[in-house]
Amino acid sequence: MGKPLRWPLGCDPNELTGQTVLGVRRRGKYMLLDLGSGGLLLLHLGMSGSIQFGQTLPPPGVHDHVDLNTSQGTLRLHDPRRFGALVFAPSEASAIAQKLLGKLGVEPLGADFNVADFAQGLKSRKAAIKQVLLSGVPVVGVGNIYACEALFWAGIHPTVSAAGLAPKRVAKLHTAIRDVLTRALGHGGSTLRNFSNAQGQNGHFQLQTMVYGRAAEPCRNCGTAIASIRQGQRSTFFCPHCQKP
DNA sequence: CACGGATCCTGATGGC
DNA sequence: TGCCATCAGGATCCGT
Repeated sequence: MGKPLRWPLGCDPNELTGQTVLGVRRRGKYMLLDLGSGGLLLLHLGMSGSIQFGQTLPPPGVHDHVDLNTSQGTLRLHDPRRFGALVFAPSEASAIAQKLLGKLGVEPLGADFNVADFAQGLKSRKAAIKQVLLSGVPVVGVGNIYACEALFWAGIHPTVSAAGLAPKRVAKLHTAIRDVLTRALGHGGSTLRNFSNAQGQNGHFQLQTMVYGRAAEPCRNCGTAIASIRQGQRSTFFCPHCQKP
């Protein structure tokens, strides 16, 4: 099928034949399929990827790159931009698995994401808090939309240094990250254009963002025009009045 | 170790 | 209508 993704699979596809998928986990934005051999498949959707699962799927299109056929149905990986990846790792301890997963921060909705460790993790980061949130360390899972939204709810200006945040503000940000992600999950996730879940349904969190994608529109809290800047080649949206340096 | 910039790729969009 | 520039949900790599 389609063109290669971000990285090669890392094994002969025939080696996957007959393997059992014991279960599916997630780490950061990687999906992990545990195989009976002890190996695992790491699946990442990048920016434009999506998966589809079904008994009978339509013939693959140009951007359908992988069909993983199982006794339960076919898992299809669709990714126009090909920033995504499907990588085989012989074990979780293998070099490739460690390279991709080894340095990831804690899960934002897990018990390990506590204020004390979060504050400690930010202390060594002089960079802008927005960029630190995107970096996957000390916490994973916070993408561009949620970084912008969480900073709004915490009242924190995106350009301030992570290391310089007062403890009280770190605590507020910690709460905001969990709240924003929890709410977004409740709404089925975000979408700009063509995000969809494995059943083809769209998320609709974008319809209620406070700042993301709202440049020049009035802040839903104070009416001030939402500002848009670029940080590390990414767009940042914030309210100049509600978010303090 | 940490930072900032470049980079991978295609599609949608808007200006001329 | 066509052409071109810009921008997009991510994260790695490399030079400093």
